[in-house]
Amino acid sequence: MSSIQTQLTQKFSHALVAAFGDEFSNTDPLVVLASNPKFGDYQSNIALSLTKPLQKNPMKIAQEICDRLEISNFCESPEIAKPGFINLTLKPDYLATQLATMASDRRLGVEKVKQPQKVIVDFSSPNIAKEMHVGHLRSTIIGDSIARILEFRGHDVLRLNHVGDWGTQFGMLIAYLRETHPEALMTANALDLGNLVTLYRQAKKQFDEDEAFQETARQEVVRLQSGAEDSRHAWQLLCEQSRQEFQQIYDRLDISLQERGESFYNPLLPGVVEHLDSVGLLEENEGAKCVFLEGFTNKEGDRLPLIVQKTDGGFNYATTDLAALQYRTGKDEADRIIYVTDAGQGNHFVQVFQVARKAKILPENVEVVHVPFGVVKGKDGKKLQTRAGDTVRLKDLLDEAVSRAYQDLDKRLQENNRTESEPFKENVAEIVGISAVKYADLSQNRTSEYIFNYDKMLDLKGNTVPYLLYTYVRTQGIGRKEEKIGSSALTTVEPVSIAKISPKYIQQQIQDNWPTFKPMAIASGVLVTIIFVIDAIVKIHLAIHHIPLFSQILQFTGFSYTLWFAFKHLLFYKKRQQFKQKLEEKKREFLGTPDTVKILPPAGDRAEIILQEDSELILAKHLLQLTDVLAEVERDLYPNRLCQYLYELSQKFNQFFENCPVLKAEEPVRTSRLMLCDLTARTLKQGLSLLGISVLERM
RNA sequence: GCUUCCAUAGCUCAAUUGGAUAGAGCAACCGCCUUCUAAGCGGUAGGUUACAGGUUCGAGCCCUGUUGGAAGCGCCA
Repeated sequence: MSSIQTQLTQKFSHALVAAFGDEFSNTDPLVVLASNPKFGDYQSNIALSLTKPLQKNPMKIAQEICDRLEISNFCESPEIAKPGFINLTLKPDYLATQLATMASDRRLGVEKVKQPQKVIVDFSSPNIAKEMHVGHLRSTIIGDSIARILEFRGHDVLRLNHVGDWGTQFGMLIAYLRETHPEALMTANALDLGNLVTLYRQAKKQFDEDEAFQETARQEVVRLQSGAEDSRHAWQLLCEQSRQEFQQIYDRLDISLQERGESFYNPLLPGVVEHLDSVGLLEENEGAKCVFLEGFTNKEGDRLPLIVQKTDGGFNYATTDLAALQYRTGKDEADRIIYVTDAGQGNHFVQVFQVARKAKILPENVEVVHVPFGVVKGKDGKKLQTRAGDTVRLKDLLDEAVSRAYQDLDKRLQENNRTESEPFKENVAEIVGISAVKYADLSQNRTSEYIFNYDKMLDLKGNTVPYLLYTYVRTQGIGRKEEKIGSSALTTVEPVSIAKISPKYIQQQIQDNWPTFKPMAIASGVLVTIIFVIDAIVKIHLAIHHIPLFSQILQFTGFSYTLWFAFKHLLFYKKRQQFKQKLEEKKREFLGTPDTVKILPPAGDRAEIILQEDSELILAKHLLQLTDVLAEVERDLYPNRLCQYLYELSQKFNQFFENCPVLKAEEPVRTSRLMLCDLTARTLKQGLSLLGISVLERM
């Protein structure tokens, strides 16, 4: 199902070419949503921008385009406004058919991309031996959402956790533990992570103050990097312990990630430096090996270096990033690499990408993107921290959100004289709390700094998760009531009757479940082979034909067998039924049981969607924009656009809900409205799941 | 000193490759519950888009400068 905007753009392209020639075949017709509802639904601004190249009056250009525009199937006749805008209004009939198509598709009309890319999303990246804190919040949440959206669009996404598990701080920590807590280096989980963090601080303090200890720490790094057995073992213990701790947070946030820390690239570092040398980029400066950068200068105007190997032979994180790029473009065969880190690292990435391009580590056809985000600040506008001035632990932050959500819910239940079970309340609070933190983050333009405020994110009004969840609950409320009444047009509809499966449906299924169908493809191959074999046998048979009587005997045998088979298996009604049933079972086994989501039957059998009231039309038009919004987020990586879409969808649904009674309406409007509710619910659920947020049936 | 990012209503934020009258929510004020969860809906008010120029049919968005804020800048990551 191609989006309305795409279809209009194509029609405009054709009209442009028809009016002004082939050289305009690549000109974007600038079809966008209307800036104001009074102008219609969509508008094209192309006439204005062609004024100069065509040396014509924009009104005239617009007229010439409109004369050649073939959109009468889905639009009212276009209107040309003052300076040269072309305004379009969609026909309600067309909206209804589009909605029906969307409703019959379990992907809600969102097609998978035609050319899937291998995409790496590098996000979260906490440090071993430290706890996850607010600093990791945005990367983790934004990165996960971006990954989910790209996956949904059909890309092959590799989610990488570039954890800080290597470098001087480990020498320091291990050296310190050797002196103070040797048992922690021998046995697993001898210390909990909280203690580890304290010890890390103490180690750092000693490192800064005590020169002798600095030397010990450095030697420890050398031991570790050269692979000394005991150091390595200690390091592994520390990593494992942190890993368990991180996993608790990831589980709670429902985030999956593949760990590939800095240490992973360690063996590749010398090779990177050699490579830089071999392509002539490497220069030695004051004992350090550097690559000089373009566009970066110091006070005196000299070019700045990117240091890839320190005087003491150690490597920098820039080197690790270069090695990672090399591995990701080489071994992982990535087409697009996305780094979700704070905006402060912008310069670093520009530098690394520049060097990587020059050194051909990064081929032309691979896109690298830094997805920056602003810092999390407290209400006071300063960096978020505890009263004591420490960084806020992620765990505490989530606990606080959930606990506030719980209190809020409890208070509301009392006010409304509702009684709910404890597990119900806990579940609602957990989902609302965690989702609120996620949504508050995702709904802001990530480039700006972000003021963290529990009250705002848990507010029931405005662009917040409780508002969206409540809207979903409303859709489900209608559904529940409907089931009680028991005459639902929706619930009585067979969830995709197997008998009615269309070729298109099957094609879609195959696309969606390729791994499942792979054996099928292999089977087809085998079948083709068998046919060839049979062909050969037939040829042999023909040859046999020349032998007297032999062929007659064969024919007779075959004919008798066919008769017997038909008699036994096909002629009797009962047998036929059983056969059909078995076939049905096989089909079901093969295609899987239909989704639990109420899926409407394919075109032809479905109830009609009727759009009469303003709020129905507004809701319908908004529902149909899902594809465009997702395509936009896929391209620009701004999840707040999706949030905005879902928020507006909720607003429009709530307006519809106020203005249009659903269950009390007469048929066929009643069914039509039920279908709008169902579609809204599914769109909200899908949209939220792409933000890493799950819905609630009741709250 | 240099580089990058940011500056929109009292507050928190939107504004789709430059498009028509810059939109929401909060806070304030005024309405709407015998009716599918009022955790909702409607309305009023609130703006020289930090400032000054420029580019063009057209600028919150692009360019230059100024002011204010944040981050980074040779051997930490």
